[in-house]
Amino acid sequence: MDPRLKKYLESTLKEVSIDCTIFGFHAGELKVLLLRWKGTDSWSLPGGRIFLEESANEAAVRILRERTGLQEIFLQQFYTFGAANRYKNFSPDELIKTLELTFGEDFFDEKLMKRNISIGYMALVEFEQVVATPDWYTDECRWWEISAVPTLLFDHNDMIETALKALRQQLSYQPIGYNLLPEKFTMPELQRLYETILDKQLDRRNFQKLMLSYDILEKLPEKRTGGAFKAPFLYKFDKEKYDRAIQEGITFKV
Amino acid sequence: MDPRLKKYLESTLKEVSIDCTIFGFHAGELKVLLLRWKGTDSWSLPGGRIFLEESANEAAVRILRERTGLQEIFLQQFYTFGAANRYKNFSPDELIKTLELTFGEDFFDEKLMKRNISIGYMALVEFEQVVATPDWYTDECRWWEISAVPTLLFDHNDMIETALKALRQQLSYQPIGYNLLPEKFTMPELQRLYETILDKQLDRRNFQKLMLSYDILEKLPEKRTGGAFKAPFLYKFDKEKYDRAIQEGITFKV
DNA sequence: GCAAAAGTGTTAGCTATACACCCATGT
DNA sequence: ACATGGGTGTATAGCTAACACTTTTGC
Repeated sequence: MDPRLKKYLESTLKEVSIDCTIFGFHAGELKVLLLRWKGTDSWSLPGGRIFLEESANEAAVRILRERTGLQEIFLQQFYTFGAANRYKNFSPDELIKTLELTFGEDFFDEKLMKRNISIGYMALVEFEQVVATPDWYTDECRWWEISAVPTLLFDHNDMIETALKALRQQLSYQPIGYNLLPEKFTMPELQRLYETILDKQLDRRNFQKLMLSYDILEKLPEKRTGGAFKAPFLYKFDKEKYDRAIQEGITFKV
Repeated sequence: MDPRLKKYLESTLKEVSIDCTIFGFHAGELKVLLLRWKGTDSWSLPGGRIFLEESANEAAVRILRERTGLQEIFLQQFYTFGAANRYKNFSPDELIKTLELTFGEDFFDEKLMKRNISIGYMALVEFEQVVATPDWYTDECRWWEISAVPTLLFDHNDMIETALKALRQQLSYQPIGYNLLPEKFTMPELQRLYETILDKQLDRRNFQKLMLSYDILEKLPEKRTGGAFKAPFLYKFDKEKYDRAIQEGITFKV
């Protein structure tokens, strides 16, 4: 076994780890960042272990930074997955084969097939700013459309499902968008974000009225040109008011 | 060390455990069930370890049953506490002294002072039905008024605080009361429950109108007598409709 | 009879929703 | 010119919130 891997395993918690559902928004689609395990066609959520002297939250920030290059973004725990058997999507044999391909034969029975509990974190990131970077145990790190996510290793499909539910719920008592949209965006873009997350159509006029009523947006004098239609105004979030709204928990009725 | 204790420690997860904030409601006060550690004056939340072949949720149900005698009640995960140092309320020396008093000198450094992550569960139970039962490591198990909870071991004061926040939030999109009140109760009793949890006064007429509008209550022909005032009607929850409301997530506007 | 607490209905203001026409832009 | 999508206001219904007097009961 690689001595660096050995050291990593020895300096981290063994029974509990972290998995991150990282949401991005691009071209009107909600996306999620996935990793392909070395030498396999199997995908999973980005995850990692917690160093002994590090809090779970710190570990989540670190993992997110390692995979996306970003920090200081929306990141929060949403559920801890503690089932005794979290390997439901594949038979034990299939899974062992995958893990052997990635880690070598001396690894899986020692460390990975044992009981493991995972703390699920959810992150919202600006798609364009992400530099998707694979792990030491993965070949590829890329965005998948939420509706096209393949069958993932472990219980990671459940995790995405649960994260999405938590995100939808969040939406109803906190503003969302600051970490998912570029600095400047149009009202229709913001609306499409909401429509995508909630998976339902909203009325343009009512949506705009509602968003403006929260007093967290600043209308810019510029417009976005380039389409064969009337140029929409650009907006940006007033970060101070936005943070206050998150703190105080505005009631978003979308 | 007690061989049964040794066996328990060997057949459970070491790095992650469970703590339960068990809420009860009695005499117009919200209460929480606490344990006093053997040979000490130190209190903590009821908690326990997860058996290797058991899910975290199953462990929580088991722990709750062991401490209260109840099962099939409202119980849910609300947060996982993953700070690197969760012993903030006492100095290491004080804590070691407490743990030595309870477990003997050969225990704490071996098992307990190591890094530990705790999954926080919250339960709502019918006060009158609880048979509060101490642990093998505790002398006493009893209810404390939420406002009179002493400084607890580890980060358990934070846990109660966080559980209470989660409970308040829950209140706004799900009915609450089935597991906290006796089978039959009056409208003012239900209102006091809500007022206690939310820590604010509500209007009697509006509260009644709202509760009745959810169509989860059944008005009984009986009244509660015994006070020097007009006898209030008794109600009970229509369990079927109540469960449906929980499932569908009614918007409670209190 | 008096104190304590419960029963009950109406109104005003606000919020959510439904809905349609005109305008700017690129092809 | 035309297709595409954006800008904008009003009317209605439903919900929330404020509010007071009468009734029952025990002492």
